[in-house]
Amino acid sequence: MTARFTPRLAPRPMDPVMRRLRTLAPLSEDELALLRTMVERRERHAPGEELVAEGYPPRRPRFVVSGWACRQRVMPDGRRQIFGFLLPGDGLGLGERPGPPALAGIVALTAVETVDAEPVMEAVAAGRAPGLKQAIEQAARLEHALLLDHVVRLGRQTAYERVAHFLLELQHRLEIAGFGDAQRFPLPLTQEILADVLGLSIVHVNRTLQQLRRERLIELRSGVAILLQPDMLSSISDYRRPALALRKSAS
Amino acid sequence: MTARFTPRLAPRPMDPVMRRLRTLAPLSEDELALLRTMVERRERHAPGEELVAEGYPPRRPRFVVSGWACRQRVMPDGRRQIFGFLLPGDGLGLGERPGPPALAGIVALTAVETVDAEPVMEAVAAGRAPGLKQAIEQAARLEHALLLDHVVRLGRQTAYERVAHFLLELQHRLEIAGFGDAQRFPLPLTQEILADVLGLSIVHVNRTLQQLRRERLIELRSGVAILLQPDMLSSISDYRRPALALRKSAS
DNA sequence: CGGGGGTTTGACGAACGTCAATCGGGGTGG
DNA sequence: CCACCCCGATTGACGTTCGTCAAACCCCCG
Repeated sequence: MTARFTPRLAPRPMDPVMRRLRTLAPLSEDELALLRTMVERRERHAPGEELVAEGYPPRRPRFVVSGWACRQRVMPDGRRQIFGFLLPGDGLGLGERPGPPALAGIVALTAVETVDAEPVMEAVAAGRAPGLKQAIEQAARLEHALLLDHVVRLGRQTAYERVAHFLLELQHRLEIAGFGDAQRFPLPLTQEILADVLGLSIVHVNRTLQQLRRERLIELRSGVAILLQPDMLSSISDYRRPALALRKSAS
Repeated sequence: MTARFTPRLAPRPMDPVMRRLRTLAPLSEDELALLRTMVERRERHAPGEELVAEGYPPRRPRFVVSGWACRQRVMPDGRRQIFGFLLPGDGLGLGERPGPPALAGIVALTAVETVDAEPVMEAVAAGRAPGLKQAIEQAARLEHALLLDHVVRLGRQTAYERVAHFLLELQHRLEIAGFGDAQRFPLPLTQEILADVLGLSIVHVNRTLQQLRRERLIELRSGVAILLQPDMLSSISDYRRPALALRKSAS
């Protein structure tokens, strides 16, 4: 919305994708060039729009280039559980090729832009993009690691620990995608959404956030989170970066 | 321990594996024969033994042929979260081939017997076992579905609902593997283990089980669970069989 | 006859949810 | 430019679920 006369100053749309994939595996110049071309087939999604409906075969594979989405399931009585977030740079539907019915819905939480990832998947399938192949495998592995962390949070951590742990996870992922720094990052979520990720009520999320603020561990202002004492938060919540979990897999 | 003079009456060790894989994909006679040969390289694990240590590259791929194990993580202060169970017929380490560090430990809960699954993985890799390839893909998919169910249980269900939901899941999985029937199945778990799966305290698991018994929904006696009113349990816990989640994937 | 692991029970407290009211800020139509 | 409005954040009061501590119990085995 500010880039009308400054296209060069606007962050290039594929940057988050490239940044993220490069942390997962080394990419060749050709592979980076391929990623840059994908900026073409872009698609816009309004907040609340369902990118993938639970129980239906997913759309073609895509990358999120801006905005936030989530994987979720809604119970018949309206209770909702969010499994995790899709941030800029993340892929969706990259796993299974033709696509069996989705196990969870994917919903845009903010305005979201995605690009078609089909060219990448073709190049990978044709053996023309070994770096991308490895990066996508690593991404799948990382997603699984995040899901396991989530289970521990929900099953064995208090509200206080859950919030701290979750904020650290977001900070880490967003920094990789090129948003924010070691302490500060965008957080465009309502407390209702936080509640549905963390398995808490809205009111209790609110109170827990207040406690963290009162103790000068975090600050929250208009969509921006600041971790005032990241290491304190880590020790409170037993947070560890998933980086160590990565390793070369099959060549 | 009873089969000393009646080897033919003892259940054949590979039965659970074959039963389960056949519900995931049609298998050829050759594939079934291959599975039967694996009965050779069997391995025994005592209760408490760590089949895979968290953070270390996993052993070679295996199938569980008898006994129960679990995937788990232990926090530094001793809190434990169990991610799910490995029942007879289930595989472990079938996904990634050389094997990056395991994201969770795998521990035997009872005496466990496993067989080496390497021959199967070789046949699959060589393109000689399309049915097994598909079955193993489906197994991975099913494991993911179970993990998502688990997240919903922990994040959005009450203790009462969690226990009901979990018992139904076990009944279903065990019946597929050839144990128990539509109402009755072996349950060789202490309440401490149940607590660590369900994200509850031992005491509260106990009270919840009592409530279910008092209401004549279940019975528990010496390692056997009986679901007296399975459909009541389903409606209480919003349980749905994951069967529908399955579909043909890439050919 | 003891022991030991697992189960059950009671009493109590802390964590978390629910209900309902209020507050606050940004957007929008006049 | 301003008043209004609406969604989300905040707060208080209260109830429930669930955890903790500690003791008793039970059963199988040695």
